[in-house]
Amino acid sequence: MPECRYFTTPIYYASGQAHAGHLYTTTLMQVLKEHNLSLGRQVTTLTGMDEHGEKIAEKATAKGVTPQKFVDQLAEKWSQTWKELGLSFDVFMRTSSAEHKKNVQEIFQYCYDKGDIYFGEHSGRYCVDCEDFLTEKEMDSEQRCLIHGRPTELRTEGNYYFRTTKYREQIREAVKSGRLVRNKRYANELLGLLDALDSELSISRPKTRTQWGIELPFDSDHVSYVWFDALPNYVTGVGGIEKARNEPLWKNATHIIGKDILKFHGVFWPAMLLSLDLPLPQLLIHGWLLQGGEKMSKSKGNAVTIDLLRDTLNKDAFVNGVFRLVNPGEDLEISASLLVERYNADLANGVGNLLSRTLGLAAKAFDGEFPDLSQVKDSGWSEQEATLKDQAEGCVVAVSEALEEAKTADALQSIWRLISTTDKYITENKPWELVRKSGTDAESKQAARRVLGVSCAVVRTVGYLSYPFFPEKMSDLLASVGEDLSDRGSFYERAADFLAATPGRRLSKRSPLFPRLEIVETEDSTSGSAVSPGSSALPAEKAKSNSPKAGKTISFKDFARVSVRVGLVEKVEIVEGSDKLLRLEICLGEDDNLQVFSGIRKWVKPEELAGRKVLVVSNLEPRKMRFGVSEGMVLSTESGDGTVRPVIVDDSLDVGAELA
RNA sequence: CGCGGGGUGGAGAAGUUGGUAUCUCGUCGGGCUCAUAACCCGAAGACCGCAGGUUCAAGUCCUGCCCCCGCCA
Repeated sequence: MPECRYFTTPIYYASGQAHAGHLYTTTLMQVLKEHNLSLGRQVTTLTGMDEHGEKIAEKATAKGVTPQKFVDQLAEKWSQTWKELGLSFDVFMRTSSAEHKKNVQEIFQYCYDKGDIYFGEHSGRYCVDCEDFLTEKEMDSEQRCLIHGRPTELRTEGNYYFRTTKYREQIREAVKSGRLVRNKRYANELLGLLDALDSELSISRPKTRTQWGIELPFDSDHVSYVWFDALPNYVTGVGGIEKARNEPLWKNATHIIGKDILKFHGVFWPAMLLSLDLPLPQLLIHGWLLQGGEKMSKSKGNAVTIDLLRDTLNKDAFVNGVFRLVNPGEDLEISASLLVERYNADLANGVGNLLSRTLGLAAKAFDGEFPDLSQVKDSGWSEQEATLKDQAEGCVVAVSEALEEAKTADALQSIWRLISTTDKYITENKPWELVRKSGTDAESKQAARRVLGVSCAVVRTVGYLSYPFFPEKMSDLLASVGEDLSDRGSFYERAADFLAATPGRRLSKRSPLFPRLEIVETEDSTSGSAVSPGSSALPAEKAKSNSPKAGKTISFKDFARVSVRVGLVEKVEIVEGSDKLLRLEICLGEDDNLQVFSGIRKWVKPEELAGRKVLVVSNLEPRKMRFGVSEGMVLSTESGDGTVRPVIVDDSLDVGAELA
């Protein structure tokens, strides 16, 4: 029975679009999966969707569909995205699935029976977006949520709580022993979080607040809180708690998470597992992708969506860049130019070019046959060749060891270093001269065979070693040097067998494996943000390059995506410290207010707007500005002389009415 | 305030138990011509955030200060 491994990503919250951070986590899982497959292990991977909670229900209502329908659509969209990116999983977990509901209910009951769940009352200021009560620190002077800018409401409710602190010491021990977290930096951080733990986790919501959750088995008036519902998905993935107890897969579980959710995976989840008498998994914690020093996230409006990444860059450039520049755990500041630069250096000029030059020469000299090294094995290796062979063999060990620890950067760097050495070897040994002379000179032919044979052998090794990162391209590469890829479990073994090339194997000449990329200048007219010289930032979502030019038509579909609604301007303020901006509060209906910053102060007096009805683009991506978040855009006209006037509509129109 | 991370040539990063500051990209000069304007060689460029201290010797240890990022969705 081969060894097995179980890798998971967090299940992603079903409220938005996938962005580069999600892609990073998910791709990391994929790389580790391929690495383990290369070792001959069995691997199960899980990702999925976190679909419950008040916020989801609210969004569904806003769209006029049932929550279930809403999340069904999102799940479909996300799976589609992963599919297009060539990522596949053994389990695509959805928290609204029947098997998961059953599992969560069993977990609730188990912990309840054990006495780890109790009932308590709480009252305070509540933010719907956070789905939580806020402390003073988390609100501004007007009791609005600092994160979402949304007014909070006073609530009192009875909830069930989970006794996290009961397991604090046990978790601390697991951290100290290195079992839970390998990375020392995060182990320390986790110890700090454990120390700071001062309250129990609320794990239920009364149905009066929301129905969209899993009903508690011991109280039908309450549903689960999202985290208590989400975390157990990892256990659902192996078939439930009883199955997990005996399932070797669970004992070999690794949760890949971003450092932002360390508290939930490092404190609450281990506590739940201890309550369930299940072994603790290992956490693999990665850092953030940053852009301009900020975490990429939807809420900050600087997310790089996967669509964009796919359009403007290229998956290989992303994978090579993010995994070779830093090992997971560190943060990485990325930009399009950085990723393109790395792609060109490592993939195009590195592997790709090495493959081309090697195949080109070998095809010419040996009629497309893999240069047979067995004929030259004994005929005297130069010291340089011996060194190169050692380096290649050492590289196999280095890569497999590095990936065992998820040190992607170490792995890739050692592969690319091997390529560099090989380029040097080729340059110094001038096989093109040997090939030219080999028609008349047997000795030259033999030398050419040796040089090209060794080069081909390196290419082959590199193909196997970098396969976990670039499976499609490396399948291609290995096929061009005549490898048969059927035995997936032996990739490292084969890579280690440097001279494995058998005589008569065919080489096939091919077009460039990794064509060079040119840096696409992003003409970002809408964004005033300064881009540091020489590094064009990754285009943010709003900078979608193919913005309709004058005279160019847009499809109806494009038009339909824009939601223009009638809004009542409830409040107009001059923004202190800015000479262009007005801050508007616009009502689009009951409980539906937008904060909009508009640069029209020069042409419009606040009193001209207050109380009037205007047209507002209501589904514009929120934009973080110096003075706050702007959530929409007031439609205005601009005349020839540059004067801007907002479009004020007839007072008889209903507030919130959609333009149709 | 507190906690955590960080400040190293133009950019991004390595620097283990203190002993000539390393790598990649970029720039400049040269070589080669098999290859994807590629590849190879060489050069320029760093007061290692600031100020003290320990030491024969500190980017690396100690103290103080400054600045940046994050604190959990």
